[in-house]
Amino acid sequence: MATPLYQAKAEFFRTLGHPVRIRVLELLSERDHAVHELLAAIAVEPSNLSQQLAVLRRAGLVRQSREGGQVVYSVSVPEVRELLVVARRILVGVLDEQSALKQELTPGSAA
Amino acid sequence: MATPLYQAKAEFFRTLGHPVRIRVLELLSERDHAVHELLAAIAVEPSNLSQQLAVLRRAGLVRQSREGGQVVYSVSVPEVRELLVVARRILVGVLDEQSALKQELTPGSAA
DNA sequence: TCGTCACTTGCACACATCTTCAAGTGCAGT
DNA sequence: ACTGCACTTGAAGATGTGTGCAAGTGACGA
Repeated sequence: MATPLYQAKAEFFRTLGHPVRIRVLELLSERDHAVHELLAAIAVEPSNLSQQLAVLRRAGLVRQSREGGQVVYSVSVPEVRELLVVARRILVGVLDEQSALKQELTPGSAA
Repeated sequence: MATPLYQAKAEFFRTLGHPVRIRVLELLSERDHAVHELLAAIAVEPSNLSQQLAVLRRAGLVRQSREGGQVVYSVSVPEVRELLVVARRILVGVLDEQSALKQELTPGSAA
């Protein structure tokens, strides 16, 4: 066990820390997608998408398979969907708190 | 809403993508800790810890409060604990798969 | 076999993050 | 007021990531 668990965890979260990679995981957790489909949905250069897919592959989160002329990706760990849901919940909570705080400061409240 | 949700999500995950920050959140999700307590548990320079705490604060995940001579931190979003649990589950799954794959390749299996 | 589509890889530059040092703030005791 | 502890901040150098271009691979149809 060369890497302690908390370091593996950090690495794992870093893997998720990129907009394109998040989008890909969101799309793949709905259904499998060929690269050109992802490409149509995400608005990023092919080479860039490919790089991000490689990152996800290395992390073991997605799986690649050739089907005729195209390459199809699928999530290899179904719980990812759950993680994204929890993350959204937290995020919404945090953003709410922040905007509430902002409202507390912004208006000309002298009371 | 200048930032689309998937970008905010990516940012959020990047915030978690550091060993020290993960450790801090793990410790704080058990109970509140003063900085010197974290310092005793984590093995990192004070200034470095402070930097990482600042990152967590900016992200709205932890809260700071002065108590006498010391500064106490607490998680401001309880769901973080849940997120860490799900993350561990995924991580263990992925690592299992990877080591299984390794065993499939490593031994002198000619069959 | 040739061209084309679907992807991937290597590389180089720009940009962000991490780490540490040095200096600064705030509180408590003397 | 002064000293010391607890912590934070700023800044700089090293390191890591992201991006786009150019080139490469593989499958398919003409």
